[in-house]
Amino acid sequence: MTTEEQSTPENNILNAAKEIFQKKGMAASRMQEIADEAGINKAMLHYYYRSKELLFEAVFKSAFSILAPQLNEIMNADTTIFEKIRNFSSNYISFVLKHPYLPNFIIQELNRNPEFAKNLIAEKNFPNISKFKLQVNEKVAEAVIRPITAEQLFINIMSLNIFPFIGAPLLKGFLNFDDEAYKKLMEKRKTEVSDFIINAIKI
Amino acid sequence: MTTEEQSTPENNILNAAKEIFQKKGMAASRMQEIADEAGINKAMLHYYYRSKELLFEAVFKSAFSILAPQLNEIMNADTTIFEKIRNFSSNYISFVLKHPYLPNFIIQELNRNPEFAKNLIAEKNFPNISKFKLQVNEKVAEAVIRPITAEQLFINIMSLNIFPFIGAPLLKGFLNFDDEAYKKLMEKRKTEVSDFIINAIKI
DNA sequence: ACTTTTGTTAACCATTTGGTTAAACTAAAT
DNA sequence: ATTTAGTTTAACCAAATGGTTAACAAAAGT
Repeated sequence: MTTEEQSTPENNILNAAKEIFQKKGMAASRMQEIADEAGINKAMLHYYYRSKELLFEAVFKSAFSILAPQLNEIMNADTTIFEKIRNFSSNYISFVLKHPYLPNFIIQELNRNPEFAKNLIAEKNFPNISKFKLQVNEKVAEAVIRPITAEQLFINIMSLNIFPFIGAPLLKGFLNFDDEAYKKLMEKRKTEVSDFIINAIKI
Repeated sequence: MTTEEQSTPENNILNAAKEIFQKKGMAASRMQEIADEAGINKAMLHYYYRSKELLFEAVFKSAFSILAPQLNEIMNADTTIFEKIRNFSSNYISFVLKHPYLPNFIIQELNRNPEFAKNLIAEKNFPNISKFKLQVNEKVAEAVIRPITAEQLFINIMSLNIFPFIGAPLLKGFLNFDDEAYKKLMEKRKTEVSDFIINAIKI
């Protein structure tokens, strides 16, 4: 039983707002455009979500709540670091190929409004990397992997997985790749990224 | 003799516009705010740069033209791949610590308007990685480094260097780091990133 | 049946925003 | 001294935009 999405007006609006906000960002999005996308009157937006700000917050939280549990689950699973790296890379890339605007949206809006981050941390289900930290330290101590702090390794994993999507237009330019070629490259990364990371740390 | 920046009205405006545009992005920036920042009347903006769009383009090109030659120079220098990786990582991180809003700005606006990328590629001084490609293929053939395409390696280098800045608010949240602690982490990365990459590819 | 609550719409409103204009000011050229 | 070209300003304008309102329709209580 997957979490079915009901077709309530709230959901229709939220989906339309996601579409627009994630593509254009808060500032460039127009309430009218969201209303059109949802196939309703502009006043309805204000009826269900009082203001642009509130509608935006709903979209942002919804977006984040898709991403966060996934991260959390992988990082706290009962698996080795190597498996975590493999699972994360493979899952994340698949996930983003389905939600292409999401990472950029989150990063962009978090940069625009850093206090957002603080609110999110307080939330339940906020990704927690303490288990991962313990594992890394342990394996470093056992000399299974090269000395590295868990934080640096975590940043590296995130960078290698997320940036290729966020920086796609830039990278496509540098590499002189069209959409098709770039997508193929991303597919390959599902395994290549984890190989790269594991090679970097394994002794 | 460093390229001195003269205090012409055009330059004052451009600097003010950089400040605002890079911090807030095109859509969220207001002409009035830029005028205030430049200490002039709003009409002056339109006198020197006819429209918001044109002023924005000037800012964007200016921003890109700071970043591009640096990339280009490193990638086409007469150095080994390992030196290129070391130079790029060290230089880039130093550079961004000085221009903190720049990478996010470029990425954000390139995502908003992918045609921009096409315009840029046509420009002289657009980073060219053909030399780097040859080097990578050669070293793979010589079995000095593990098999990897130059494109994937390039993406990895870019990701590991750029993402930690763009994703800073997110990563700070995950790691529960304050600005101070995060900056220290970035400093360490100047060398750690290249070690990581080189470990990943060196046989 | 009727009253109340909830949902929906079109018209409207105030403010913001990018952009214009015409007049005033400045300083060099004639 | 007067013209002329460039520079600067205040006032103005039209369009866009987030948000409201009042009237209406449909359910839901009673």
